[in-house]
Amino acid sequence: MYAQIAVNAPVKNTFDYHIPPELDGRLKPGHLVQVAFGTAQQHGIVVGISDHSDIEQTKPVLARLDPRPVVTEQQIELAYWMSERYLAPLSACLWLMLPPGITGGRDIRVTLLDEDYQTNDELEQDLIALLKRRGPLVGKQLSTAKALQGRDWRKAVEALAKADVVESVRVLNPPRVRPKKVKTVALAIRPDNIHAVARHLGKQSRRADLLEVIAASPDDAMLVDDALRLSGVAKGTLNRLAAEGHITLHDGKPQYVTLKTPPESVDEVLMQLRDGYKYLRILERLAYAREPMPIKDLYAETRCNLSDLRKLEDEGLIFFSESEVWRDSLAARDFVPTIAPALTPEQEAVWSVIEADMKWRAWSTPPPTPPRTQGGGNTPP
DNA sequence: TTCTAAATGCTTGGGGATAC
DNA sequence: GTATCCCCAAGCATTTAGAA
Repeated sequence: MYAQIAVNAPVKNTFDYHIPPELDGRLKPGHLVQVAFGTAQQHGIVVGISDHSDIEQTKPVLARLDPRPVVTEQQIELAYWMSERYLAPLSACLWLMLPPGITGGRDIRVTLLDEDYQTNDELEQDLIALLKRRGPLVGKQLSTAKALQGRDWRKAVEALAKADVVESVRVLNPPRVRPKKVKTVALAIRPDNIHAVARHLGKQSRRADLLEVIAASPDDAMLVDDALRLSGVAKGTLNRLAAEGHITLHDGKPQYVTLKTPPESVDEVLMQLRDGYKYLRILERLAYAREPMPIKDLYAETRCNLSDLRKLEDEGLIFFSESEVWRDSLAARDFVPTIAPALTPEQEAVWSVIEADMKWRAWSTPPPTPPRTQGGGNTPP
């Protein structure tokens, strides 16, 4: 199978490339591909698939750069029309429809072949040492490398390539554009479990630990020693909890403690002591959202911050993810159709001539149809 | 297409407040 | 007195918009 490809170069024609086995059945019109073009590599857009080519020796398509077509068949058709109508190269018409960053530009990749090569040139020595240390590097990396300190490394590469010390290959950079993604956060537990975990939300509180132990006691009264042992807190914490009116201490030996807070209010008191309402609000908001929520929106609505969310993540209550967002710069705009202003008599006279001519051309000239590859294809230069 | 400035978000560290 | 938490500012990286 063969692909007709419009390469990203100022040339008029499309070129035939054969489709290698690994891409067989995976290429269709609109796909962005990488191909060999002349002595370098180039980006191209598949504009047609055919089972034959008039070219005797075709080069292979090197790679499919995006699984999704970057232009539709309608856009390809429009590009053909533009190319014919305005006598412009097809590739130029096609590339008008793509964002600038969809291709990453060209560069060279320099690979060290002979590690033991000796040279008196200081720049060449530095370049070899850099490649030995960091492995193959592209031109952009060489330009920013501190070891080369902004010196003209290209001459050194050229000289070393002639001596077969390094290999310099022209490569294409990956696309600079990529989908815009936002960080999102979602509930990791069932919404009806939120209130079961709510009492443990927030920071550490020994008073809360003690109150929880006393509230969990199957008996009305609990031995003070047992409460302190099970909660691991000191007597001072017990006294403070009593002074705040949450528990009652009974004199006597052994000493007993009973719950003063109504059982139905224990959760509320625990959350107060642990300062957990902030976290409860976050979980409730995420439960209401039902799906991953942009982290920025959650910040704004609950006044939380990243450390709050990380805490909930550590406890397995929420999880972070990413969502792709689509931008529509015209979404918030309201376009009201307007009526064209009336022409002056002079403008009217000129327009009537132009309009008549346009109608005559439309009637007498068949609309341009997408041309076949010139002469059935040609060989890439 | 490239450069620049502004906006935004994240991390880090310091200092103060609070709980124990 | 100590540990922990929270807030804030600074620094840095990234993104975005606009100008040339």
